[in-house]
Amino acid sequence: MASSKVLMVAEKPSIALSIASALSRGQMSTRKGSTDVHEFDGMFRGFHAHFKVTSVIGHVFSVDFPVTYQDWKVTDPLDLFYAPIIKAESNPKAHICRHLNQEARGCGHLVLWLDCDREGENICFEVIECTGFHTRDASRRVYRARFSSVIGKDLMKAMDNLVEPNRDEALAVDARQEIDLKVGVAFTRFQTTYFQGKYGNLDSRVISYGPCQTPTLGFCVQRYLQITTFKPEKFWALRPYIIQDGYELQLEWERNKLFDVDVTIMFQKLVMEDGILEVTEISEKQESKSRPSGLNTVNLLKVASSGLGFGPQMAMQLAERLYTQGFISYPRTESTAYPSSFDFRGTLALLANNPAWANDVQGLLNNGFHKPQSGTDAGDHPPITPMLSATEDRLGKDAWRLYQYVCQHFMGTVSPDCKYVRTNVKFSIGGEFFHCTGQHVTVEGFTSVMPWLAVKEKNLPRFIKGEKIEASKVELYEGSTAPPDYLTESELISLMEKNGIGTDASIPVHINNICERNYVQVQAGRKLVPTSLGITLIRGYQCIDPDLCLPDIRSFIEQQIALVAKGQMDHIHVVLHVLQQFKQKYAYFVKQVENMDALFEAQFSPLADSGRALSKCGKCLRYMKYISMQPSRLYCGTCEEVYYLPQNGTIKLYKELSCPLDNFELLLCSMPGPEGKSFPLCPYCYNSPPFEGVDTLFGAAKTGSTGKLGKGAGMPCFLCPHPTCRHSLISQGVCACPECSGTLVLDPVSAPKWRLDCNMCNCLVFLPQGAHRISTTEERCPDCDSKLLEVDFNKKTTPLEDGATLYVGCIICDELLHSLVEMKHGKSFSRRTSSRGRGRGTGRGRGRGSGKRIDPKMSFRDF
DNA sequence: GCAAGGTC
Repeated sequence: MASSKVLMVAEKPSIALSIASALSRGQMSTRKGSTDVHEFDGMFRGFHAHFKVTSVIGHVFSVDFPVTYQDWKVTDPLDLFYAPIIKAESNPKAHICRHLNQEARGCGHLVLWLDCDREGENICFEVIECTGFHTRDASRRVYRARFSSVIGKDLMKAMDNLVEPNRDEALAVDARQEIDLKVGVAFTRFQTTYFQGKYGNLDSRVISYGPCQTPTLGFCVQRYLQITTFKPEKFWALRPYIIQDGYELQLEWERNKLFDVDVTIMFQKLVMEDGILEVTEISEKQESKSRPSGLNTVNLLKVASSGLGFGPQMAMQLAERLYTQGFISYPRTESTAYPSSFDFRGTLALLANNPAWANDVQGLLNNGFHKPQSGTDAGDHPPITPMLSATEDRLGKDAWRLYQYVCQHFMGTVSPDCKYVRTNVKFSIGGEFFHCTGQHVTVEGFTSVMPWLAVKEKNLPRFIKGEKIEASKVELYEGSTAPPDYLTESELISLMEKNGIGTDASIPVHINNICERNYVQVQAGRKLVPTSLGITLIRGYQCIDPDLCLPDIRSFIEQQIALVAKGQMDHIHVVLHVLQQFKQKYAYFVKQVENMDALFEAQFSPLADSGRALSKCGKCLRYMKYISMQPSRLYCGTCEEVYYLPQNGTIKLYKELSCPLDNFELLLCSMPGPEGKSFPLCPYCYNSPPFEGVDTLFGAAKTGSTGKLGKGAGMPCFLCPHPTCRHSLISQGVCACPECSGTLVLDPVSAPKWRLDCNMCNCLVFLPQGAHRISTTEERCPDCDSKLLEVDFNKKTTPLEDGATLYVGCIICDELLHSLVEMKHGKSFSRRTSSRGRGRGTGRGRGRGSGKRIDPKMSFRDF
């Protein structure tokens, strides 16, 4: 018999709370966890049961490639199309999977309260995976609740009508994830590597491609091209003027405009010869402007951009905050229709005490508010409405302006339509027809709370049919057709919505992406002006494969996965089929990329002409150029190699030291900010693929416990590729730091590769690599008074054998001061080879009487 | 360093 414990899981904490509150009628206890767990007792399918309601935070997992496919240098993007993919926790720190697993223990039933859309269905199966339930296990049943609002009544109804989760819909999402990942990453890696390896002033961290972001950019560039290719044409129009009731009035020509000046002049002659206008018709028409329907995300974003000047990203951040603080309802919704149970009176009442619109609200409450427009119900969340009364002081200026709009829009939806009378007066003169129109508002309706939508009053003088009026003048207007303006953000949002690019939650992300990657810039009036990079990219796709930047690419994917969702096609086959097509497109793109490159060549500077000489390449020993424009990197013109550097750091030469592993000159990278650390860096090591056995150290580097170590991804230490190496440790406190004279200590993690770490200024000093043992002596350097180091190059273990090579020198001055030490019968004899006191360069490094000699020019760096 | 989709 199944346990009578029931676990219920929602998509976000707020929904879990609503469900628990409604089903327990407030009689519940709440426990903290990765997400809150609400518990109560009640009836489940006719039995007494203990309920636990908790939630995930969106998707539990996201897809990625395995580690072996992560290295851009090693993996051919073409291989990504048929590479395996892995699902990993989206937010490992939140431990959602562990949380669900723990809560599911001892539960006999799992009820899935994920949002009722495809993504929600997919998350259902993520939850099933975490909880260890199985859809086919009769003893531990899995149920799906289908609900369209979190009102008690609807939730009860869903509880009484539990169904099974829909695997086809979930698989459709799996298909989309895999296709988006593979296509996006393959194209992005290829074009980033290709173009950044050739040009120095693209000024973007990455040259990305995506089936949503690229068509989004396409819209902006399309408008740009319309503007630049626009050929203005001259046109002419007749504009007669009359004076009526003391007002001068310009009349509009029925022919609007003509593109032939001679013909227009001919009409002008006819009109002027006549000189008298006759009123031929006066018509009045009742017009109506509809109140808005409920506010959904896309419309909020459009108004925020065009009316409030907030970009979509910012608007969503503000809305999110208003939502979590309880001022507005959930801000991500497609629906514009209110649920039938919506409490309009209650919502109006909470706005009534706000002086900003108290009169309007009172009017609505007293005179009866209108039923809103029907709108569309996408079955997700109700439209965005106010939930609490607020003041500007409480919210802050920006959040208040957005909140104010949500309130005004809500009031607008329950206000009357705006009514006005349009008057049209027609005139004839010399066989030509003209008119003028006037507008008079009879019912302000919703425009009183949304004044920016008000119909403009336009008064006309009184006319009588048949009346004859003299034309005061007949102007020959000369105009010129003008190109459209740049696309506004608001227009772009409409285009994206219309073409099914992105969702309410992801539209702001895509727009942000194309701005952040320097494909477009937002200019005054939130107009989107493509940069030369954005234009060149789109023109490039257009000349190789226009499909790549057209919105149809998204609809194609959507239409294919819809077949999976409907159970008409097998998910594996659809993925393979779609990837096959994209792989072909990819291969063709790679083959034809030179055509696109021709456009880049005309627009950007080659790497060889970019940047300034900074440090020497370890391969050809020539200077490489430092390109400070993002992504910052070094370029060796001789080897034609690019070496990426940490982004955001300032880079300079590091004491002309070279990396002992590869001979590349070391750089000092200083991270910004007061806490920003400086660390030396070898450009070659930094760009090398990870080595085997790095796991433990990789973990340490990632958690920051060895903060100064190399780049995060797979390279725990830029000088220490062999973390399993177990060289003996040097004693601490060896010598003065060359930067600040502080004490140098050995970083235990870097020990195997012989680095000293200054605990005062955070710099690192490199010691001879390849040594078996390094230790301090009691002797001090005659120049800088640091303790001298003894460096043992004997590869064998101690005790030292005969003929071992032991060097003693000063790391600070980078000189070998003693001769090698000769071992005889386990006893060492040291010989002095250098005396700095005798003058530089004389007799330095010259061993006496003990076999090998140290080259006079030799220093620690020679190791 | 890469996509798009959830949500915070």
